[in-house]
Amino acid sequence: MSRQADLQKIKDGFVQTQDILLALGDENRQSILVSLLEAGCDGMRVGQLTAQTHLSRPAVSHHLKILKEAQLVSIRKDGTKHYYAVQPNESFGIMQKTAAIIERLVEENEQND
Amino acid sequence: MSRQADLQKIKDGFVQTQDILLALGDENRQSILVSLLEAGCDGMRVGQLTAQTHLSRPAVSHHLKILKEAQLVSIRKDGTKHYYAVQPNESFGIMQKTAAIIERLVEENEQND
DNA sequence: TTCCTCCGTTGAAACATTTAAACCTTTTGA
DNA sequence: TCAAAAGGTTTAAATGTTTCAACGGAGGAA
Repeated sequence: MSRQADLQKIKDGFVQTQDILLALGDENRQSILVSLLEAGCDGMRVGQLTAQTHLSRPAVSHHLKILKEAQLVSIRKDGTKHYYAVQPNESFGIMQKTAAIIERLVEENEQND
Repeated sequence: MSRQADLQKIKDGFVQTQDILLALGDENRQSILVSLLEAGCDGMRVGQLTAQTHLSRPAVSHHLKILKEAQLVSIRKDGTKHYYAVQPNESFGIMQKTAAIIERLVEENEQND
């Protein structure tokens, strides 16, 4: 792959992963995501997450909204109960590829010194 | 690898990559990084970056500081001239592995439904 | 219906980030 | 030595983010 094509892939990758980079750059949202991964496909409710983290209910709700907008979590509603779970998201794959290209490009830069 | 070990790896990965997730979650810093990758090992100066982005010089300087603190860029000084370049950073590798584990875990969750 | 539970939303306050103008430091070269 | 050039730093304003308290709405149970 040409250097120019690599750079374009990185640019595209950045655009496509910006939401999840932003969402995952926050410690509270990382904690919530780990809790949700532990819970598995059944998901967790806001009240449970409030108990596990040191956050208030509205704060948990706020962070879940951001994770939801980044399409990292999904909701399943059962009556008044809302179960949140981690959602498959192709951005994780793009993130891996983008990081790999950057890694390779930086190494190539170093060698061509 | 056990599920428990996977979760621990994700937690550790999050802690180790938080700085770069935060740094890369910003559009301006993404632009700067791409410009620096284009420039290669020679690096670029603040003035050149100011011309390429739509940012002011202090703003570029500010974002470079954040990228520097995340150990994504390095400086080489030649007189009063400061050349910034992208630096090899093992966090990219950790980011890839963490994303891969999350991907796999989410898929496993879906299947065990 | 009436009460209760579970959550989302709104509004305001606290806090953090981003930006630009003005200033300061260091180096270069006349 | 003096002026110019390069770029970092400080300050203050604007903006964005995060948080909590209070409210509201929807569903379930009696």
